[in-house]
Amino acid sequence: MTSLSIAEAAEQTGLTAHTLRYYERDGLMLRSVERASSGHRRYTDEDLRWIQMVTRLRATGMPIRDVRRYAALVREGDGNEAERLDLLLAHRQVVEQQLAEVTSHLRAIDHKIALYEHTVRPAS
Amino acid sequence: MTSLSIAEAAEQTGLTAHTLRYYERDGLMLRSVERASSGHRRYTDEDLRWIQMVTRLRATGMPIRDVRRYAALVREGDGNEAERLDLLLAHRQVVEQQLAEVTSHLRAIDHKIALYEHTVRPAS
DNA sequence: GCTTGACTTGGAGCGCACTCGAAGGAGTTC
DNA sequence: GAACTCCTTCGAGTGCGCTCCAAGTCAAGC
Repeated sequence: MTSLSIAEAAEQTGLTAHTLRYYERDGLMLRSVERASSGHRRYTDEDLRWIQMVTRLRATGMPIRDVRRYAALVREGDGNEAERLDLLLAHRQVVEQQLAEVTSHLRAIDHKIALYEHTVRPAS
Repeated sequence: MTSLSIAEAAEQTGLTAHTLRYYERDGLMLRSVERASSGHRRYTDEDLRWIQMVTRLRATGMPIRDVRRYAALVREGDGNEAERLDLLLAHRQVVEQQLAEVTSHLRAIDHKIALYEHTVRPAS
C-alpha cells in the first residue's frame, strides 16, 4: 500500500493541496488522513479512491453539503445503504435533468451559430 | 408590440426583477430598457427575445463577462459577425466538453448506484 | 388628500467553493 | 549548521452571481 504526500495526492487527483486540506476539514473525507511522524499527511490508496468518488460527485454538480452527507453515511458503516442509494438516485435525477436542459439550450445556440455561419461565409 | 413591467418580464423570463435590473446595469442588455413616464421599466418583445438568448448562454454556463462581450458585439451592429461566431463556437466547444465530462462521471456514479441497488434489494 | 402597491436607486450582503497568506516546524543537502 | 523545501495551522480573502435593503417616487383608488 503506497502512501502519498499531499503534493503527490494533489497531482494524482488533479486537486490542489489547498483543496485536499479544505475537503478534510469540511468533513468530506471518510476519516482524518493519517500523519507521518512529522505531522505531514499521508494519503492511502483508499483515500485516493474516496477522493475520486468525491470528485465525481462534485464534477456532476453535487453541492459540498450533500457530499458531506454522503460521506457521513459511508462513515457510519453498514446498514444505511438505502439512504445512500436515495441520495445518489436523487442526484442522478438532478444531473440528468440538467444535461437535458443544457443540451436543449445548446441546440438553440447551434441555430444561432448556423445563422452566423451563413452571414460570415454566405457561400456555405 | 406589447410592453411589460419588470414584474411581468420577470414572470415571462423566469428571472427575478432583481436579476433583470442586475443584468441591465452590468451591461448584458443591448440597450437601456425603455421607461414609462413614471420611470418604471417597460420591456419590449425584442428585450424579451434578447433576455432569452442571455438565459441560454447563462444556462449553458457562459460567464457573465462573456455574455457582456457578446452583447457588446451585437450592440455594435453589423460587421462583426465573425467575432460573434468565434465567441459562440468557443462556447459551444466548452459546453460539449463539459457535457462529455459530466456524462462520463455520471456513468461511474451509475455503477455505484447499481452496487447499492444490489445491496439494498439483493433479489434484483 | 391619504393609503396602497409597484416601482426606482445605490450600495451592501450573501452563499458557495475554493484560494491564499503568514508564521512556523521538520527533514534533506551541502 | 545554514539553506532549502515541503509541510503544518488558522483565518482571512477572492470571484462569481446574484439577492436584498432602505429610502424615496409615482399613479390609482377611496
